[in-house]
Amino acid sequence: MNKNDIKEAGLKITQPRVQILKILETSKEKHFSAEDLYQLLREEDSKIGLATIYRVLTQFETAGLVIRHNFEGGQAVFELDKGEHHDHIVDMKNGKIIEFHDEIIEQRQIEIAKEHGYKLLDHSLILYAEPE
Amino acid sequence: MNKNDIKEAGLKITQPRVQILKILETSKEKHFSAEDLYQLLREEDSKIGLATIYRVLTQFETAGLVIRHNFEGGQAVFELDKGEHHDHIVDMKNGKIIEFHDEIIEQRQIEIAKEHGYKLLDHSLILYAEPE
DNA sequence: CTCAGTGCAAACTATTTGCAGATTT
DNA sequence: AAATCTGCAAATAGTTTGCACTGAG
Repeated sequence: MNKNDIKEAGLKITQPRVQILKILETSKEKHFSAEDLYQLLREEDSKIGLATIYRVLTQFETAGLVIRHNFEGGQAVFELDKGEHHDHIVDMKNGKIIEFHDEIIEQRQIEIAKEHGYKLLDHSLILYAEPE
Repeated sequence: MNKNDIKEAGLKITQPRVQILKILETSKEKHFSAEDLYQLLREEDSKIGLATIYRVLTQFETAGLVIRHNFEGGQAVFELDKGEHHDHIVDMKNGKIIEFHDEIIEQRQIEIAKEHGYKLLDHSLILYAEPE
């Protein structure tokens, strides 16, 4: 459960961290900007500062609990790292985000890096699309 | 030649625009941040302001002369749009940027979008890698 | 009790914008 | 001359940091 994740990250179990993690884990939405979280927490109750949210998210990212994405449009977007790697389709019409995973592309990326004399460390693939 | 490109974009042929376009066309490097261009222009001679560079790059982007990339690390990176689409490998060791194009991945992306009921508008694929 | 964590305000970075004067056509 | 463009400084947006206080262990 979530409190353990925080502890294993070497962080104290504080209210802001627990609350942020809970939202990330239990919301139907999966992708949040720092501002999104700030609003949600505000609606609930807590007066957690935006700075704290950024600090906590960065710590979570370092701990591997969370992944940071840089989609178009300024704000970074965070999601829980469930270990199952995936890429994203960004619905330009509704702003929705769809996750997908494709082995063909994954493999091809590794090969391409190798063909150029490189070892693939990470990648970012974002499809910008609109409903058909 | 470059001046024509500017005119066709519906823009006046001004010194800043010509100089910026020349750098983009003639440097061995192909990827520049606004700040990079600012420094290069500064070294040459001109006292073109950073704001102008941003304005010109945005206009060039709108005109389809230039492509803007959001790699990791804050600054947007611009490159001339030569019409030949490609993606990028970012060498995390030396900061070098390698271009590649892979039809397998290109096709797969279209299919994936379609499988999810979408029409692919654009995409961003960046491989972060280190020399083997 | 101690040290990590937090809120708030101030600082920063990348980029954009308003405006008066300079350029292009 | 008319309209567009530019430089500069000020404004924004997103994120980070310093510091005195709070709270977890």
